[in-house]
Amino acid sequence: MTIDEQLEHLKKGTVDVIREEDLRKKLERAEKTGKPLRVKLGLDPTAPDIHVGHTVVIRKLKAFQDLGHTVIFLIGDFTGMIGDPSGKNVTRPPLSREEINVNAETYKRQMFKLLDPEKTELRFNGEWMDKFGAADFIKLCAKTTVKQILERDDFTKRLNEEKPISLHELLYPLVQGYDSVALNADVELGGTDQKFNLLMGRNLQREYEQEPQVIITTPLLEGLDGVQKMSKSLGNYIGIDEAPNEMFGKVMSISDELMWRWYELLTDLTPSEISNLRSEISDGKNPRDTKVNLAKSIIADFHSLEAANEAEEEFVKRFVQKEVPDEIEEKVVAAGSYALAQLLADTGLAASKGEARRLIEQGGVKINGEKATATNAEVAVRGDGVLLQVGKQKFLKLLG
RNA sequence: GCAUGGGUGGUCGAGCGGUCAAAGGCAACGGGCUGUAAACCCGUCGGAUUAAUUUCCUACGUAGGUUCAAAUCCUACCCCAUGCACCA
Repeated sequence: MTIDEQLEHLKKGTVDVIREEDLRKKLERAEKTGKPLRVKLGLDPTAPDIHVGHTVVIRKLKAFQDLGHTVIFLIGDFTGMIGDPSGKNVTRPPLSREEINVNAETYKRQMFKLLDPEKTELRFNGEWMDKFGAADFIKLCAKTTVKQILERDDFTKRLNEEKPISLHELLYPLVQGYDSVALNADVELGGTDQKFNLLMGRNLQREYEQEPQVIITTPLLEGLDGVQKMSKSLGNYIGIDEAPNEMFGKVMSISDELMWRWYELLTDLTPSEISNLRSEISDGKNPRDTKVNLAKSIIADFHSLEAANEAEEEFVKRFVQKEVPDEIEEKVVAAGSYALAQLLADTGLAASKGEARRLIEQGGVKINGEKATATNAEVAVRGDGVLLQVGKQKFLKLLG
């Protein structure tokens, strides 16, 4: 690839590249000297489960890796004690060393579904921050001003709204920025919400007489609801450890509009390939099939192509042809007659008897495929078993 | 420490002596429509109990108290936020 092509490729799907000229220079130099760029991505160890939204930026990291650059995956074990003050949260319980280690392992495993472990440098900022003395810290603080830190949008906002800001929160950008100094980073990636922190790294590098890093931000992926960013706390996410069938179902449930966004950010299709897909649909193709391909592509990334195909088959059987799933959880109980509501509550299909009754009243319960009609129905469990179904997706087989 | 405001169900947020299991939003769940789309529509949404919205229990920071009756009033305590503590 020529430098121009590389730039184009790296820019795809990003929001900011600051500055593009610097990136070009760095790429040119790397090519000339054969010395790869050091590309950093930092992650907070407080939320160890990576979801599909995080992979947008990880894919970008991979793009650098594929071009032969050194990818540095930084786990902010030290910064984790602060917790990025991303908005509302006030206190975060500090993580213990063990928890951080466990989370780091989880991260590693998940990240390496996408990245090549051989070519990835895994670092912790505790490596240098733990040795940082109070004097060093004060020197670091001296590199910026209160005004500069308060420029950060969410600080300004909270200040205006008279919401509390703890002093240590103000230090977060500083420490993150210093990581770039410690690692001598050429490029740092992050979501758009990280822009301020990334820029701080640039400034600090200058202060410590390093060549400032280029920063690249990627959009925050909208979650399943299509409105809010994907996040664990909102529950609108797909975890990359999830089973293929679940991933498939979740992808299929997103809106058609959102599908395009996901195509853009979660696949390697070029913009023109995507617009071809769009025109196929205007010509009458069922968008569902296009969505199926998206689902398969995502599953193939995190599992395998076979898994993707199996998930599709299962999906077709279960929802298009409305068959009962192949594998159903089974439970053995004593043969006999049971009150349906009690049974649902006991087996966990309903949270309580009250809920079980409601479900029955609303027509959400089936016994051997027959809709249950009476809240006080009795179910006979014998050797050959009874199939209980609640809603569209919950099945349980009871064996006598 | 002082002053002021505040702590309500999964969450946000109303209520400020009875009609409060507590408005409304969101989330969740069931049904309908469909492409398991999304959007939309209908319904449910503390637990147990009943033929029944029948009755009972638990819940509005914690502990007591006043009252026939308290999320609502009083007292103490805990927690949170904001402001003040400057001219010495």
